[in-house]
Amino acid sequence: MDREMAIVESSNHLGASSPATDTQITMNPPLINEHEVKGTTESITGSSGNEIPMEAEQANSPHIETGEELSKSPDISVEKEIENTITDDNGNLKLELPDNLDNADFSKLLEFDAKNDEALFNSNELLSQTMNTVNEINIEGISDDHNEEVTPRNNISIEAVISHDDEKEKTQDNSGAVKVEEIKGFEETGIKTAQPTTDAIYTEKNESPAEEDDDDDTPSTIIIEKNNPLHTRNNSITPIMFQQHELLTQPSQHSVTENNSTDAETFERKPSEPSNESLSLPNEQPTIFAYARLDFQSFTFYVQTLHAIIGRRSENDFSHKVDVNLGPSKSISRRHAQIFYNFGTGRFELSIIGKNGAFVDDIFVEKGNTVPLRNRTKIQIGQIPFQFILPEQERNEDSKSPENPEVTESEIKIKDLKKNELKPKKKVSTVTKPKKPQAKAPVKKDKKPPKLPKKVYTLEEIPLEYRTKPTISYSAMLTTCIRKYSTAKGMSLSEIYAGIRELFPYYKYCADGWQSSVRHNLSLNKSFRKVSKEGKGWLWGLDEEYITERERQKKKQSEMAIAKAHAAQLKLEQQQHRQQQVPSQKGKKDIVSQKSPVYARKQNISQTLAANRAASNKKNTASDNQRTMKYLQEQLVILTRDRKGLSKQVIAAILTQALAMTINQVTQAAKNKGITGNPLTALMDKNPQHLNLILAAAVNAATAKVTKGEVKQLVNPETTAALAAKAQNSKPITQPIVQTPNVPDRPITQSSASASSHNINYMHDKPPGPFDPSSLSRFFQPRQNARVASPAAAPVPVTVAQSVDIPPKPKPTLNSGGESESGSSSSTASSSESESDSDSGSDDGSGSGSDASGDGSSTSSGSESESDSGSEIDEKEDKGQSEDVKHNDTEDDVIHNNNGSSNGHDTLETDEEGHDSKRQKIVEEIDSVNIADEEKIGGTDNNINIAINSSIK
DNA sequence: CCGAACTTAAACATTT
DNA sequence: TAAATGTTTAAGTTCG
Repeated sequence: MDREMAIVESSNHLGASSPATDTQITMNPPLINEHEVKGTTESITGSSGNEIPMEAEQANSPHIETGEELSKSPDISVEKEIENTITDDNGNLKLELPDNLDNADFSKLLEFDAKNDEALFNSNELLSQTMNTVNEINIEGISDDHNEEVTPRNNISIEAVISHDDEKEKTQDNSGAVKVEEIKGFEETGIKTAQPTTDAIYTEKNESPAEEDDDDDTPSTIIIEKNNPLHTRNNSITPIMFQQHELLTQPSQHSVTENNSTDAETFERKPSEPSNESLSLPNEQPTIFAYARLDFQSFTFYVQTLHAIIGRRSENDFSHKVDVNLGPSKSISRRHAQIFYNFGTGRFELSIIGKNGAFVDDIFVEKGNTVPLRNRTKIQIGQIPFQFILPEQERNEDSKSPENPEVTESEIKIKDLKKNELKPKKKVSTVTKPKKPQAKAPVKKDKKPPKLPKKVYTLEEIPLEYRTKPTISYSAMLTTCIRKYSTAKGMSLSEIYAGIRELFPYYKYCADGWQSSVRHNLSLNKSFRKVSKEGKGWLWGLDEEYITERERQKKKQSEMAIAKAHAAQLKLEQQQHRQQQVPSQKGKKDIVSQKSPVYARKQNISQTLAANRAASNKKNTASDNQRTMKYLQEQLVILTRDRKGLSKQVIAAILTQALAMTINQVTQAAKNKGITGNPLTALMDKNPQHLNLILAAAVNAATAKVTKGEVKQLVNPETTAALAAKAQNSKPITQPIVQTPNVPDRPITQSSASASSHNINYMHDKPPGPFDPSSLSRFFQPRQNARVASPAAAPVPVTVAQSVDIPPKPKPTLNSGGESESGSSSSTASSSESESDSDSGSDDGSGSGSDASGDGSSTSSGSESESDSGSEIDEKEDKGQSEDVKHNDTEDDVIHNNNGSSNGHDTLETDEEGHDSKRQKIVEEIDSVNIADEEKIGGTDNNINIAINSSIK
């Protein structure tokens, strides 16, 4: 346990990553990718010497290390790494590599990890033994403080910085300053690793530690991965993996692969190591993820972190962390040199901290100097020579894909087999940590390493932020993933997995099983389609049309929901206002106030309305409705002449809501009273003043609602009264207004219609201008005919009766509505039914989930078809809106312009049609609102109703 | 309480 | 043959 823990911790603060890293040693050139950075962070593989110090000064050493290391250029990077990966406080470790390596290709590595955890650990142990110092520090810091996984990234970063302070004196100063300057000079030689300029990169990283996964880079990386599994990571600093064999090839005997190993022990051991090897690791040659490798005569140290300290371990002094223990020679300073990755220069560099300096490529480098490390750079500290080996370069030469460990291996490989075996075993003993890591043994050797069972992360190993499952649905997740990472050809399943892991690191750490859900969604959800076939499987893409449609539906639903909510509030407000404004009705109010009966009525009301609508439709009462609507619009416009600084949009929204409220209330009241016919028309004809009062109240209520209370009263009751008087006289006038049929009112319509965000956006698009009432008239005409305005007399009574009788259930109502509609359907679906239908349709569609039932299909076609013309229209409108809205929508991903392909539905209507459709939509929305209101209308309405009734009567 | 949406499993088929 | 990939079905969960 200890070992494991230690190792893990030491390597990874976060823990999660560590295991992987442990197992696999890949040497990466420091790529800058965020991913890598994240994952990789610096775990210094070797560091693990761990066990020893676990407790102690973790903070110091680790911090220092990281800080120092990175500090120069990398500070940020360090932070990032820390953040991203699982850094620990120490900041050292994070062997997160595996995380990054999501791809199948990487899977090997991962597998290896799992399998070889032991091996790795063993190696670590070896190292630790040899290199106690380093690990100790790390471990200490980790073990003690961290205990667990996550120290907040910030902390880590901070720590790192602090650490610098602590120990840094030496390291930092020298390395830091020197590096930058010197490095530049050396850059050429430096490891180019093809990484992008570090600065930008790491800054980014730093900025978004948490975001690591999300980083934009990832996508590219992922994509790259497709082509080159490893490649993806290349950008980043992810450690490259290579098999230990490779290492073996090199000089000496078995290098101790270990990352962890430290100390003289390592040296000492070497000889022994072989024996260890004999013990053998788990079979294969474990691949080891590492950024670089230090080949000593008797052992090999894998640089698995971005910063490693080379020196003489002081057993007494744990304050000094030593990743690579060069033995007891006094000629070697406890902190003699440090190898770190300079993000600025994109290469590893060596800073000489020890007073005695060192030889680099046979050139003496004094204390305080930093030199770039190239592949094969020879270094001699004291009497100990070793060589710095970059996996990457090796690979790069080949241009190997990341996966091809072989390539890299070719160069590197060689030795290890033995080593691997050796190390792992040892580690095994040490490490027990992973719960399930059992897998071992896979043979990775040459070909395909058998998959290793996925590593099981302990809670501690998982960064806090990645411990909880994202709330996003699979469909949304897949959509996002594909949008972000997919190429024109689509994404393979494995790529999708990788993309998801990148986007949602939770899936890096969680148990398998989600992949099944992913596949399930890809297959069943119509949002996804097979683009082309590649290899074993398909490349998946998005069905933007379907998605767009779905989005619309969702939006619509949400809007409707919002509208309903608003309507409900407005009603309440209205009632209040009315009570206040209409003192005369007080007595009635009291009566009205009885709210008890509300609900029963609601449904009835809705039904009634539906019936009315249907009836109206049937009877061609449109004229009355239109007339009434015109009147209402006109009055509303008049009432709101004084806009009080409110924008068109706001006014439009207010008018829309006010109209809806008025209609609803009046209708409901009429129903309640058993008034047959078209209550609005009747009221308009018989008692316009009263109607105006209602309108005024509705406007104020709507105003308060729309402005969120900023403006509580847009209309002066007195004025209203006056208007009412006029209204009576002017009734005829209304028509004229109405006449202006369509004008490009979209904005208004939209605004009026939904008054929701979409509309708003849309509104913005429009040029500011005087509010055009005509727009309202337009809307109202069509829609109301269908809905609200049930022509006065005729059907009403029946409807009312129905409404009353009909059992209350919203959905049933739908049915009822459908029934009623059956009759009315002819006119426009806009009726309540249409709403209901649309809703249902939307639901289906929204059911993005179409997953299971294949709703998707139904949704797209079905919903539309079912939804009646109205729904179709809505959709169309939605598209239009979607375009408009797009920008605004936070969900860029989700929203798509349907530019390219339009659904049949969409296609049906042309632009103009689209406008019409929009109008209709709006109308529908309004209707929906009305309906909603209707449904919701409760006792409050009664008051109004009473008033209305009285007035009417 | 119901149903839709979504998740999770599992069985099975297909492909490489 | 083993894995990966796809498809389908079913059961469970959540939410409105």
